[in-house]
Amino acid sequence: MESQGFSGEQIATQCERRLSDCGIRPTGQRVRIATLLLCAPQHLSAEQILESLRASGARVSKATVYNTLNLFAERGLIRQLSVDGSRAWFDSNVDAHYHFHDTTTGALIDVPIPDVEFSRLPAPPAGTEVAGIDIVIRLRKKS
Amino acid sequence: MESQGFSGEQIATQCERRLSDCGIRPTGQRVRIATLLLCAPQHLSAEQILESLRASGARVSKATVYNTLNLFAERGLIRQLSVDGSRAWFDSNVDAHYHFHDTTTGALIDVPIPDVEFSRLPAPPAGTEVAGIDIVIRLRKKS
DNA sequence: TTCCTTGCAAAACTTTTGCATTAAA
DNA sequence: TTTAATGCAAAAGTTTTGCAAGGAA
Repeated sequence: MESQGFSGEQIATQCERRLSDCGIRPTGQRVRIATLLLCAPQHLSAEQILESLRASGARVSKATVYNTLNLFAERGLIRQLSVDGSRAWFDSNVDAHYHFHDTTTGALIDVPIPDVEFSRLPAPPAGTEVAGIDIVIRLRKKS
Repeated sequence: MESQGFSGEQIATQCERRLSDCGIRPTGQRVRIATLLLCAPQHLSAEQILESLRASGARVSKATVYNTLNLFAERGLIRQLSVDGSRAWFDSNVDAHYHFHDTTTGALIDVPIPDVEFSRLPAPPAGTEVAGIDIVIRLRKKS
């Protein structure tokens, strides 16, 4: 769960700073959730986060996980994805990018922006402008 | 709810034939749901379909609506969309196409295939192939 | 103290399932 | 008659909410 030689404690401190920068009070639970989610680009469900935190001994409620994820998403710290109807996925990579969705395994894989190029896009309807483009490339096992 | 001068009854008959062609027994409820959904390209939720049928006097259960929509989707008669996390939308247009999603009104608008052109796409990961591409262009009110 | 956050339980919502009843072939 | 579809209620899964208790400033 660590990266580039930083200790878990140092990552937690970095996360605290990121929360503060977003105007979010860095409470214990929020820092735990942020540390889990922001340590690397990844896609997690609320349930996975809850389980992971409890497995590591933390006392967290479902309500707090959802409240926190919604707060983070609102402040642009994470992104909520709708790739299958079953549940929400929270993406710690908020840079613009697209996704592969492996329909066999359920896995989500980031597709960097430069890997997709449009030579034509429709004009938005009158009175509207484009707020963003979501692309999901569905994958199946090669036959 | 009618189009091109066809009566409701004629449309229902056409729908019956389409169901039979897909190997689906054209029961009363199924024909009603198909008639509602297939009379024009549109995006409806299960709840909207249930309400609409009941408003027109039909006796239908929630279970049947869901079972029927899942059956139709499985047989390729309609397509299930995941555009917001809140619920599933059922699209009666099964030809390949993309979507505008108006985040202000919640409306879904079809984007025909020729309106989008790629000059670059990522190669699918080894062992997989592309099963389909979903694009949602999010719209907001022009500022 | 005052305000915000948390946990718990319950509620709200969407979707699925079990089972007795009904309709279709 | 035989099989499959329907309705109802209940269950299951995800997400939200109300409220009392706890923590931060």
